Amino acid sequence: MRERSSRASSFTVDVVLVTAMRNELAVLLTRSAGDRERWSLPWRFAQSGESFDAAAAKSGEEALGEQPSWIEQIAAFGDGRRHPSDTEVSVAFVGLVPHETASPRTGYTWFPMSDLPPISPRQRAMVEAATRVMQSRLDQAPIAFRLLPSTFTLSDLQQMYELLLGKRLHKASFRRALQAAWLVEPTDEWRSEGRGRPAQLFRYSPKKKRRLHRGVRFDFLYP
Amino acid sequence: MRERSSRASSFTVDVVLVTAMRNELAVLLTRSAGDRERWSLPWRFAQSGESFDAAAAKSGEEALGEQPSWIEQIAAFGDGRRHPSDTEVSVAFVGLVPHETASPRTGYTWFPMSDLPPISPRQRAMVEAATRVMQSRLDQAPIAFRLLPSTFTLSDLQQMYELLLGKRLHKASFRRALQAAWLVEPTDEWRSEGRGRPAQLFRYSPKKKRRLHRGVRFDFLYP
DNA sequence: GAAATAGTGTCTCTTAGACACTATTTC
DNA sequence: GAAATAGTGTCTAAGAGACACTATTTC
Repeated sequence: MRERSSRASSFTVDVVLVTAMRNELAVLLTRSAGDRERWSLPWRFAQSGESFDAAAAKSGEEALGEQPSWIEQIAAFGDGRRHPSDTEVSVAFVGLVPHETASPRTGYTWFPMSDLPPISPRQRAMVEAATRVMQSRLDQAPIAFRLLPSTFTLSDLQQMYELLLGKRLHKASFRRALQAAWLVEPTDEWRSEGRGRPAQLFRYSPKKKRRLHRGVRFDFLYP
Repeated sequence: MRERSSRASSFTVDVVLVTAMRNELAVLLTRSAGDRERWSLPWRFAQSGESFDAAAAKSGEEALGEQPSWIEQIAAFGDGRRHPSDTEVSVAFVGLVPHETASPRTGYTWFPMSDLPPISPRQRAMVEAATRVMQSRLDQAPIAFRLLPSTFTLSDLQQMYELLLGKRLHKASFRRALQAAWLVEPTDEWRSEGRGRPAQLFRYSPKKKRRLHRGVRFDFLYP
């Protein structure tokens, strides 16, 4: 039987914590342990006996004081690209955080995804892979909902989808599709945002077995 | 600087090689190195300086004499589940092979996915994750085409999609959608399959920039 | 009142699926 | 001819997007 005690391993678990700030996605970085001038994703050495998911969740909690609302493994990164740990392998996770509850602990800072400071090449690849994972899961998992607080307006939700998809959506169509999917229910609260008519608040509350008889889709181009 | 020479690592690269045999998916297994009574996915110890993809492709080539037509990382598996190597971590890949060219080397055997012999729990999890990855990528990557030989009939293609989706598709709709996607082109060959009218052979040949303005999809159910 | 935002009704055009048909082979 | 498979034309119903409208707020 192998040793299962808790010792440092030769690989790391990294987490790409993502939130939405002012109509753009942001990533949480901290000062790199090795070189305090450089920034880094939160990461830790894997401990034997601890699952990757647990390690990633722990990193998230350490950075934010609470666990991300959604977490998923991206991939293992083991090419020769540099990483602050100097290990050869890192397992990367993406974690989503609603911005309202996302107050980073000291030493952690949100950076807009379009304007990150220099980070190690391996972690740069993780951030890029994280955005691809989020986009590809967008219609299969409640990504947008996990970036929003527990109650939100339909305009909030639509803006989040527009941000994640990178394109404008049609308001009436968006609401029709949402209604057909039985994913949200109205609360009896309304939010007034300064000017304009107040909007009703909704909560994520997936109700029905989706019927889900769509045809085939050929949404690819590359060999 | 770390050592980058080629030495055995403390983790493995495993590959779930998949093909389609007689209307069901099949996985390639070999006798386990440790216990010749048990079966196992092809795997190898990771070598420093060699990328995961290269290691997985090499495993595939070793088993089949040629590289899989499509390969993608599934995930790193690092829970406590048992693996023939007794390492704590394995990086799993899924590789697709057209059945016509898939003649396994000695010691390797195709098993129908619905009736696998006992394999280690970690590798069992890899096989299950592989099917999920294939299904979720089905409309974003040419999964079905990579399981078919270089030329195929439209009925072949539809049957492959039906197998991967686990449901019947409408013939006319399928062909209309395929035509709109500009993914195949006809050859001047026809195949007679015994009784019935011969079918024209097509080849995968993605042509156009997809226009790709679909609306939002809420195809999920779980929180 | 104007401006801004929320929310809805209706039209049209596209498309998925149903149905039915024609076409070409083996038996 | 019957049976089997390939391939297509047409109708219909559902859905996406455009457009225009109503509703409710702040200024």
